[in-house]
Amino acid sequence: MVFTANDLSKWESFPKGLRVLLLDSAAETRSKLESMDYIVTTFSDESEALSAVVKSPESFHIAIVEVNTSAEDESFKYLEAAKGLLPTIMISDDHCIATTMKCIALGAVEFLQKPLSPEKLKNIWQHVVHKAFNDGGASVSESLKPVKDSVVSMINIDTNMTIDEKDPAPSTPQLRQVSRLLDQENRNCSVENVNSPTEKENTEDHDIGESKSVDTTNHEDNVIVKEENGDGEKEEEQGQTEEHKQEEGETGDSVNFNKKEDETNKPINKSSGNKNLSSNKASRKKVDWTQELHKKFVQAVEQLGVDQAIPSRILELMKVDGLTRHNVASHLQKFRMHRRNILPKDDHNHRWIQSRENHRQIQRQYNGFQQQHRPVMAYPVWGLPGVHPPGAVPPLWPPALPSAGQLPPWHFKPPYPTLNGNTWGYPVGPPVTGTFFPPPITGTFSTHPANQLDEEMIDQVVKEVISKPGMPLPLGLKPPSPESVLTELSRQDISAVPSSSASCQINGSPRLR
DNA sequence: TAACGAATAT
DNA sequence: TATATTCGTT
Repeated sequence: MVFTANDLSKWESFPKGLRVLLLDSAAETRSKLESMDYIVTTFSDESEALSAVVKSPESFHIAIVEVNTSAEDESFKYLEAAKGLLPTIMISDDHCIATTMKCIALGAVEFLQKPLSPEKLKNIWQHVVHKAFNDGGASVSESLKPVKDSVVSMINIDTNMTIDEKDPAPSTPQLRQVSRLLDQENRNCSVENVNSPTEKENTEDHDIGESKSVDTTNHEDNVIVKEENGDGEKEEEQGQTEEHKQEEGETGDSVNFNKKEDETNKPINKSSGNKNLSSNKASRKKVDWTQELHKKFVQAVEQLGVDQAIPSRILELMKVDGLTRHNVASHLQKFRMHRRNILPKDDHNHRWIQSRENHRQIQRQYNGFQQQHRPVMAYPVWGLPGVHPPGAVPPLWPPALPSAGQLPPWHFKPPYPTLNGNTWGYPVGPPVTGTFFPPPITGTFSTHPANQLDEEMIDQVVKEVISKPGMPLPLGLKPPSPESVLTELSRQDISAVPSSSASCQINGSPRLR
């Protein structure tokens, strides 16, 4: 079909002049449509209308068909046959929802109840626009091209958007909004991708290899990188920094480490894509030291021995994909600091700890424990009494059981509500759940400031421990409940133990296995 | 030079 | 506060 230049240019008065195929006996409908400046062609017979549509679909933009109450099936036949050619609006006096549904199900773009009002009719053009933009991409029928062009020009004015054939624009304001947002997002993405390599170059020197290895795909234990505020990003030199730093926005992201095996629920990947992975960008990767991850960390430290535990070795043992030595070093630093808070470096405490360890080993032999696979762990228990230097402030971390939400991710959640346990101090044995937990560290321990014990007492404790290796450490702990003792004993395949020594074992070596 | 670890920055 | 980054030291 040949169109004049005028045809192909903007349809200034759109939707006036919309060509409507009307299949309705009532003259009233026609006049209403014409009053809205639509060009109406009326048919009284379905087959007639259908043949007209089939013959030259370009002659119409939209069809309005009344449901033939005396012969519904005829209407539906027409609808089915013509829906692909023209957007078809069904109209009826029938207010039955079933009729409406049937019409829509059969392909009607809308169902309007009679009587038709200008309100109802004024928006029918939307279906035409929808078809123009959503049907067949570039192969829009000739009659719809002017519609499309017209709408495109209007959208361009409003939104300054570029619309091309490959990316059909939505026809409603709402969709345009969505489209605009998507468009912006895409633009951001591409900017990011463009910048990424450059920024990488700039920052590469420090963590070569390591930072590049961050990979959040599902490896063994992998990392989900959340990106920190770009502000943290170090630019090349102090000179030209501040400019685009803000651009990063506040995507307070961090890194999560997931076990690949079973953790089906991975709520973390909020980035809805691999943006974080692929474009490591100039953002700093923040490791989320979840309980799980920290546990691995402690196990590695445990395995190496606290003195031999260095970042690189810990990293090796942890086998967590994406974790860097720097991450580990940082965490180790914190770990040590917390230990130090509990374990002042004066001789008394060293001796005390050492003696605890000795005691534990001796006790293990004594009890015939065969757990050589489990390395020795000399980490102190949080808040252990007597380990603070006189006058020292007891450790403030972790905070004295604040609301759970404030706890660190790995915060140990003991089965005993009063137990303020924490994995920082504990050796992290594999079976954390459903087995044995240290006796509730309540009462004297948690309510009395640790620094009540002075050095003299510590010395005394040390001597006592050394001299009586078989005896429990005077930790000031309450004895465990009989249940927990029995549970633990049975877990260790110890069937019968003198009742006195049972509590000694547990008391003397909480969490030490 | 790479790794460590304390200090410092974010 | 937690974690990252820097920087002097080994």
